[in-house]
Amino acid sequence: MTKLYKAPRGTTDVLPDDQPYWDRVWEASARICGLFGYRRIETPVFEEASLFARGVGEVTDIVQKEMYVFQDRGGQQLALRPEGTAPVCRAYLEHGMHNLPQPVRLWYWCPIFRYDRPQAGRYRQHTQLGCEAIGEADASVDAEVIELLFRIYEELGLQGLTLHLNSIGDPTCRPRYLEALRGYYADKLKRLCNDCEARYQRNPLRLLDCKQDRCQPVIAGAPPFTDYLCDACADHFARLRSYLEDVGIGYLLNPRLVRGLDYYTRTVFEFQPQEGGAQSTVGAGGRYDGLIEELGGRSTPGIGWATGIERIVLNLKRQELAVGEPPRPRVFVAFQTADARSQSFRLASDLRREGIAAVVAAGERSLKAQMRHADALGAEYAAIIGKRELADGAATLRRLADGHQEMVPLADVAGRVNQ
RNA sequence: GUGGGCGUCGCCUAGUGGUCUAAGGCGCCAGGUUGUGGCCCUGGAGAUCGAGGGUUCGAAUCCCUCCGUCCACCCCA
Repeated sequence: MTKLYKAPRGTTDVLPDDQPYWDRVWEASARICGLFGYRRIETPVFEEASLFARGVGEVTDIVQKEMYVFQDRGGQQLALRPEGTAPVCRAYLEHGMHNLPQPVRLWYWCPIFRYDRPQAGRYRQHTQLGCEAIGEADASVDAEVIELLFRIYEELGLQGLTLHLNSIGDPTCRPRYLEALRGYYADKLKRLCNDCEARYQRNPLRLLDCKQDRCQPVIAGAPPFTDYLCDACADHFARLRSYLEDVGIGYLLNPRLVRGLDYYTRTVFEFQPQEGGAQSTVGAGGRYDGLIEELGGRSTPGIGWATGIERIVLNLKRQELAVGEPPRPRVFVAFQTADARSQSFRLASDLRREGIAAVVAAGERSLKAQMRHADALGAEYAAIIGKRELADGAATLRRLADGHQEMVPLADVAGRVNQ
């Protein structure tokens, strides 16, 4: 016996029983994105690898250890999309979208690939819904995209999400802050965990969200970025908060919120559920005013977010939120003898053409077995064709809920079902 | 990539060195007479106990390696 294949590590099958959850998230997303004037874009599953190295940042974990990189037969270095923003910005540039009214409002729903260690709610192939508003720096756009994501969660009925908000400045003020942060940490290095010693050199912002107990007291005393923002960034942040208050969206100022992608400037935010472990951030995003330029375009501001569909579905299930009923046939067509077979096959076909979901018995099974099957599928009616029906050009239509049944001419079955 | 928990039929679970050529429930399939479901009854298929190696007279049960999964990190949605 040969080995059974399994889905590769970190990948998952979305089975029919799960589809109602996915349908619901898709429906809410598409509708509300449309409501906010966002239009859907699809980009390829793979891109030139260097797009991500340039866009996301050469030294980020995503690029250094999580990208699926491969060479195609023509020798090109390609990468399976590890995040959604850089490709959308590439498309913005490639298709001259700066000629459209700004900002350009886009949303997407696509698979994302990261070679990570899998956990619940974390997959090597997962699906992200995201939006990008490109071409306008005003804080109202920051508030708009946050509200958009908030409304999607609200529509889905997700409870207990907290919006964490922070500003990590821009090239004017960030160096000043990093200097202050390094200064603060300089005499505390021996109290830190090993990771943080490395962070101090490489990526001091990351010192702020270390999870180690021993680092917490040091973090607690660290200067908050908001005290070091330049006037323009401080003003932007204040206006964003004011807009959020205008539309009734509560938030938690979290001076320790930093993001792992290099392109973020000013606004960063995350939606975190109350429970569900440390890997549970369900949606996150921020402003990336330098990204388009980094990718070779003119200086163009942008902001966006991404949210993990698998994590949303996980939370929907955790909250036992009801989703739509799974689809079931209205009519199950059963037959008694082999000579009634083609008649029942035709009846099922006719019913479907009338828009009635119909399934016909397959194989050689007793009528009893067929009826069991009809019940198991949750059909509303069983249409039975036996000798008598065959002779009369009719079918016995049985309502499964109460067992009421009568013989109906074949031509009238659809009408009777729809009554 | 690091550390830890777990891994028995499709699903849930019993069994922790011999009575296990592995038990039960759900689900699946078939019957309960002669054209019919749901309840009930009966029967059946389905697991070499994640894989490989070792210890032992003997292993699902102990050890090692690998794989998978879950948790905490790294990092991220």
